[in-house]
Amino acid sequence: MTCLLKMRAMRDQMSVNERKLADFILENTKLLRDYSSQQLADVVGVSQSSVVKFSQKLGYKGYPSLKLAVYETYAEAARAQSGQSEGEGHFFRPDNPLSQLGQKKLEVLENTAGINEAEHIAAAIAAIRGARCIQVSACPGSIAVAKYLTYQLLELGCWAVFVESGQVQHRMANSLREEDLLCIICDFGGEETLLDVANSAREQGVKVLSLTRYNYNAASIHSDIRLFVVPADEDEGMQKLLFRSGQLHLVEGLVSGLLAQDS
Amino acid sequence: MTCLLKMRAMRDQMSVNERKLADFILENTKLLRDYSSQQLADVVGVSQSSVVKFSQKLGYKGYPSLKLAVYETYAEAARAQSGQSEGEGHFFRPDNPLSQLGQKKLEVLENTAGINEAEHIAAAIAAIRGARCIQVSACPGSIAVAKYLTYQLLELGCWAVFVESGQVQHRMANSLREEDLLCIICDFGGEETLLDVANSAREQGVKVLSLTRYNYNAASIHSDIRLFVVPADEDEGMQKLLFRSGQLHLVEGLVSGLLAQDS
DNA sequence: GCGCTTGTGAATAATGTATTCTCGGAGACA
DNA sequence: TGTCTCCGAGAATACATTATTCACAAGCGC
Repeated sequence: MTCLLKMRAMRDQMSVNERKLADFILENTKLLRDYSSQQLADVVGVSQSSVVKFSQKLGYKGYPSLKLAVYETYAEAARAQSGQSEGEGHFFRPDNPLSQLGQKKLEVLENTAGINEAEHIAAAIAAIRGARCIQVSACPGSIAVAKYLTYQLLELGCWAVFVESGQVQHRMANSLREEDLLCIICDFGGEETLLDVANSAREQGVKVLSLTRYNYNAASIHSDIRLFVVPADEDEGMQKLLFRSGQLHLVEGLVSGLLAQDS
Repeated sequence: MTCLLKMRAMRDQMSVNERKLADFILENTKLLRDYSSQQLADVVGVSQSSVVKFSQKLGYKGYPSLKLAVYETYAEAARAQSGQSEGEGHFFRPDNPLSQLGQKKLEVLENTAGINEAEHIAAAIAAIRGARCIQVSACPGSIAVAKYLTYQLLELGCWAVFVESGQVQHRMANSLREEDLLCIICDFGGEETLLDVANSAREQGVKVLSLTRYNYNAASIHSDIRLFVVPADEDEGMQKLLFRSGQLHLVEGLVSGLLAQDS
């Protein structure tokens, strides 16, 4: 707070140029983010050195300090707005294993929601709806998720098939056509087969939708539409479990989108 | 969010120096404020250019951009924490369908966590671990969940089988023994077959674990261990979807319990 | 071993920031 | 009015930080 406040307080005792600067910053606080001292000087119509001197007069070491201070003001304001609301609000009952799990899942779901753009979800939904046949393939760790997705798609009237064997995967992928969709689901490792399948599918002009680990996942770069899950920071078993939760969240997101379209 | 998240997500795919940088930043986020690229480099023990390259690899124009992004993360996190001090705190970004879905799921998960006693969860886990063979049966709406559960159990080394057909379900159930477990999963209707199966299984002294709708569900009263999901208040399609989310949460709870036992 | 990619840091170019210095106008005073 | 002084302003410049280039070394497939 102090920072912008100070400016307003000292406004009367400032020289012309200083006031111009103060006013501009107060008016366009967030613009400051992308301005260097020179740019700010140009916009306001003063010299770069005046900007620096202004910063120093307000008690900062230089322009960057002022900039940061203005930023902190923002953060602080937001935090203040928050009030108390500490205590995590959700999942009281720490004795209950479902609550503990829920807490961890919550983080994963938030991250998953944060990392996937709405338009990509929409694209995935459109691709599913537009596909004649859908082949679902998964790495070993994601087979359960693949099965889940496949059955849900069937329930929605999509021609979806999940193939477990690598050989049959190839065979099937070869019979895919342009109107079809390949959906690959992958978490940690074991994706070599998937890559081959994805590549040969793409060569035939088949669309590929991937549901993989963020970010640079080998499987994802061979896809047209990429959805991601961010791994949680846990020991191996739990990490995989939570990762599947994230994948399921994506799947549910797709299903709910398809449902919405239907009605 | 995205910024620190990205780092965590990409951690595995980073080189040694990059990981050192990522870890340091994640650990000492706020220290970054006063560090120039050179200082950060010195502290972490890499060259200044590596810091810059690291920033660029994460998608920023340069080190200052990264710094600002980290700052913004802070502000956003603070704002997120605030919420409306209600359950609204999470999943800001109302434009994102995954966030909307997440918000609804959150409620279901909380309810699910609230309604199931820890001891019942523990009992279910013990029953699964103690069983020689596990038959999974489901009503039509919960087949996907049943498949998911079954595969997870297989991954954990349990002899689990999911049977879809009613006739085969009976046949299988008849060959269950006292040491075995029947797990029935059910949501809305279509549970007649399940009841028969559960009854005949119990007559043979087989334990029955149910995962049904709260509260007075026909299937649950024929069970030894009862786990519940509370339906959400939504239109039909969404309600079923969310119900499955709750079921999956129970499944995950069981799996994480089994995992914990193993290690 | 040979070429290739990849990650690293030293050197350096480019950009951004702080300081110095000079200029010109406003006021004080003879 | 002349001129002295003070003060704010900007040009020039010194300094710092950041970005890029380049060269080298380790790992890897052939």
